[in-house]
Amino acid sequence: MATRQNTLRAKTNDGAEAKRKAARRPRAKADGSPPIDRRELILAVATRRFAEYGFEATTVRQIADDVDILSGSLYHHFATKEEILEEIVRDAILQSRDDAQRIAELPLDAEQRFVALLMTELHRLTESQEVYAIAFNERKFFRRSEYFSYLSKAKKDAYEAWSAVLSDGVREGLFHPELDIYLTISTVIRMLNAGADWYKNEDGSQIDAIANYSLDKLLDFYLGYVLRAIRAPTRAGEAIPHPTIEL
Amino acid sequence: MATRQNTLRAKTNDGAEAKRKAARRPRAKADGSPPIDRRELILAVATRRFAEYGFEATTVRQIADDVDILSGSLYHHFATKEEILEEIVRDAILQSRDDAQRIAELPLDAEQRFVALLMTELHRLTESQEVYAIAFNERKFFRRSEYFSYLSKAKKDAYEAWSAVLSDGVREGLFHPELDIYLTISTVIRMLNAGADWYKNEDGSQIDAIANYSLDKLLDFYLGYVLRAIRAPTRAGEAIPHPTIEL
DNA sequence: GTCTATAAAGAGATAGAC
DNA sequence: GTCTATCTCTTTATAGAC
Repeated sequence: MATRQNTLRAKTNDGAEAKRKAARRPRAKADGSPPIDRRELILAVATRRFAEYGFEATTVRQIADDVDILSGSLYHHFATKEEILEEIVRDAILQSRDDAQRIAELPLDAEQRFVALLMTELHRLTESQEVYAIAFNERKFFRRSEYFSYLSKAKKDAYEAWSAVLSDGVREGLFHPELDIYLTISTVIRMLNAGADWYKNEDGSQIDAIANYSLDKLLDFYLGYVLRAIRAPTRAGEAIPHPTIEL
Repeated sequence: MATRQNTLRAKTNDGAEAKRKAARRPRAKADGSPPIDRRELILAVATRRFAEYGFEATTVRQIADDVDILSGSLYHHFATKEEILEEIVRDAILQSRDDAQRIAELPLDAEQRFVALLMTELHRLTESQEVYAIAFNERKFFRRSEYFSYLSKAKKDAYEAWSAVLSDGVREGLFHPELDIYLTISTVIRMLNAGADWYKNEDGSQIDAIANYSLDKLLDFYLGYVLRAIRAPTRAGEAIPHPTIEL
């Protein structure tokens, strides 16, 4: 495995984007058959496996079994197991970064932008929870691999956007003057990931008290939780907004 | 792999506790040589590996290399790779449960007990961060394995203790009357795990803003964060306690 | 696009000499 | 308690027939 990882590390990722575009576009089908091609199916089952068992613990055979082909046939669609992983998480991570950067630039006050960041992130997280869980759980793997470094970079850029919004809020007097921005963001991001994980996988744990939660209720919970924690003391009494998730 | 897992699943864990006691007690050494025996060394390097790369991604050969013996020799000390994992996380998980149950019974008001729970957990987490990170990251693995079910059970018991304290707080009027206990606990537990991970592994991420945080500051941060979120609205103005971690 | 067949390496684990 | 040697199975990945 070490050998193969080194090979990957040496690989460059330049020009990969163009190649991907061509490879991923589902061929226009003239007939009325479902648009899900083989490649998409493989990605779907791999996503489930990676989310549940982790990338390294999942074997290509398991993936192949799930789509009822032999493991060797997978390599007609993907060059390596790593490429499957990349295909799964790439768009989600880049999109999440784009969201954050776009929202950070909106002509709104810092708290409104922060609420928008939180809403959007939670929306994406629950919409594609498995994908984001993989992106989160394999973060150390990405960090070790040069091939995946652009994903770590994208995550960093998203962090910078969140950071700018929080800084603005402190400057504007909306947030606590001694707010620890770094701790706040890392805490919130991980809280949302964990929350979405729990939301989508309900009874994964042995804990019994499983009530019925709507996504809006989850949003309310986190919003109240976070805003009460970061607002300036003078604003302690202000109401917590209750937006509904609807992008 | 599936084969081996099935074998494990079939195994029972009864009477293992007594066996462990004998096996783990470091032999009394008459000479003045360091008390760290081979077995402890193996556990130490395995802990580092499991925390960094995950249990399944770590090979017994890597562990053996780290202690400069051959992989086969590991099996003089441990019957299986799983046994190494168990040895690493068992005491921490059981101790954490014992802590929680003991604190939940203390003759203090609910907020004081909650603060104690939080302090103690954070203390343990930072003291043995790698161990707790493994326990947390491999939770799905534990849940799938009958052999490890007693660990999932212990975690559930700890949850019940936290839950009792929060319920008391709601009943006593100290905490928000509509506090969602389940969400709060799972959020706080994961937040602490993530925080301790970050605290011990500082620049694991690409994010640059690494200041110097003391453990007490970290505790302050989380305590303020959580208490502001869960306290009854009428208590919004009350000061956040600033205990120092010193068990 | 999938199959058969297989290579090449690595995995966890064991037996017995020392 | 470690080594030598090895077993057995699994892993990722490839080559070429269909």
